Parts: sequence; structure tokens; C-alpha cells
Amino acid sequence: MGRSPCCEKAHTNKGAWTKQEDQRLINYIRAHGEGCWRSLPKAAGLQRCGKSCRLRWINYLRPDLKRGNFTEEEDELIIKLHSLLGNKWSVIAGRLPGRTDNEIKNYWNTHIKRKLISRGIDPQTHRPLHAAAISTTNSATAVFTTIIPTTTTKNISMDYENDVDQKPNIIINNNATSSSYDETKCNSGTTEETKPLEIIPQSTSQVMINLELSIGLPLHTDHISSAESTASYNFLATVAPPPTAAVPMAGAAEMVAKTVCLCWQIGFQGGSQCCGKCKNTTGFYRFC
DNA sequence: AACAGAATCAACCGCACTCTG
DNA sequence: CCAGAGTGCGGTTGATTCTGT
Repeated sequence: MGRSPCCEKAHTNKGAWTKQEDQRLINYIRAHGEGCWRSLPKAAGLQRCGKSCRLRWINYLRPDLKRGNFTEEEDELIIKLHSLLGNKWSVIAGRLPGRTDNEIKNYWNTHIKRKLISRGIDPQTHRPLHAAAISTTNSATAVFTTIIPTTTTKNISMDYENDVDQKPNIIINNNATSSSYDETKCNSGTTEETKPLEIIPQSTSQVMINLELSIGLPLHTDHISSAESTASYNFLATVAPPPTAAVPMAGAAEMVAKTVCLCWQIGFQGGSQCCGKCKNTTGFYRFC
């Protein structure tokens, strides 16, 4: 079906944001919180499309954004997560404190791709560049099961078997249900509720690994319990890396340990369920 | 100093998904 | 169950900045 434009484009500004526009947007969100992006521009007195406001806020104006260069640990974490998730920039961004999907995507395209290529690694498949020449008769199939504590639990399977271009198929199974995750609570993805990573043999040639990949924005480290840190570390330390990735884990695990309320990061679809802790120290509300 | 090409990154576009009536 | 509205995401574009000649 055709879609109506997201907003009236005839009288909307485009291009770079001015300081005044930024301030209007900040002031409005400070007062009213995020959400209702479609009506926000009018309410805030901005001649901008709602989507543009959302992008500007999420990618640039959010107070918890970390600006500046990516660290080596962040680099490696991005590579590792990309090898597991592909171009799921928003999910990857959820694991990197203060980074946005757009920022990571740009960084990937401008830096990491080249970095991997210089290492002789295909940035798409995370396999050696000459892997295509290697026999595809390798029958080993790795099936990773990831429990994502969002509204549903999902299984992600990476199937290398019978894949012509050597790219793992990531299969997300929405049918799996989570008995432990309470949808009405905004739990960090790495709380004690998460189960330890489990390896589930499926057949002689298949191994199912529970990755415990959760989605969440980072919090400050001083909010992270040791249990959370441990759980996160377990995730990274136990996940089978792609065949070619040799990555220092300690720093990456530290990064992943910085997770936060899911309301903050992804919001609840119903909009009525909230942990009540979604106001941060700067006074901004998130999604709920 | 001037120019060209490369690199970077903010912003846009359109599709897909979810929610709601 | 269906259609439309609202929102989020990933790919792409284009303006700006950087670097080399």
C-alpha cells in the first residue's frame, strides 16, 4: 500500500540544523519528553519533519551521547557484534555506551571496513578474504541461540552450512518464549535474570549456543552490579568468535557490562508499561 | 596559495514493522 | 482481520573538512 508522507514537506526546513532549532528541540523534550515525533515539530515551533527531529535528537542532541573517537575496545566490540548480527546497527549501538546506530554505521563504513580488509578479513562475512576459494564442503554448522530479553525471546541461528557465499544465515526465531523475563519491567539485559550461556548440542555437526545477547543502552559503570558485569562478561567471553577474529575480551566485556533499562533503549510498544525509572539524571524522559 | 580527490559524518529517504481503531 | 498511522531502521546522499600535490 502506498504511504502518506511522514509530514507536510512543503513548509519544512531541510539540511543542517541551526543552534536555535537545536535549542527549541532540547527545550521541548526537556519539558515534555520524547515521543509523538509527528506532532512534536509543530508543538515545539519547529519547521522540521518529525523524523528529522527524532534523528537530530537521537544522533546528536541526546545528553548521554559520547562524542569523540572510538576506542580500540569499541572497535573490536563492533567487529565482534557485527560478525554475529550483521548490519543491525541499532542493536550494536545498544551495546556501546553513548554511541548511536548512525555513528557506528558511519564508522563501520569509513574505518572498520578498511581495517578488516587490511587484516585480510572480509567485512561482510568476517571470514578470510581468500575464504571463497576454500572448499565449501566444510560441513560444520554453528547454531547460536540468543535469548534477547525484549518483549519476546528470540533464537538466532547462524548457519554456515550450505551457504554459497560463506555468509552465515542469521535466523531469528520469534516463537521461543521467555519465562523469566517480565515484560512489564524495564530490566537491564544483563541482570541476574539472564541465564548463563548454554551450549545445546543439536546434532553431531551442530552446536547451539545461548548468546544472552540483550539489548540495552549503557549506564554508568557505577550502576552495574558485579552480577551484571559477570553475566555480560560471560556473554562475550564464551561466544564463539568468528573463525578469524582474535579479539581482546576484557575491554569489550567491560563495555558490554554497561547496560541499562530497556525502556530507555527500545521502549515498550504499548507505551503504557514502564518501570518508572526512565527519567535520567538530566531530567529527560525516555519512551515510556 | 590553489586545486583536486579522498574522507568524514549529519541528514534524508523509503521500506518495514508495530500499534490502534 | 484489515487498513492506516506512527515509528524505527538501514542504506544512501551530499555538504564539509582534510590531505596531498
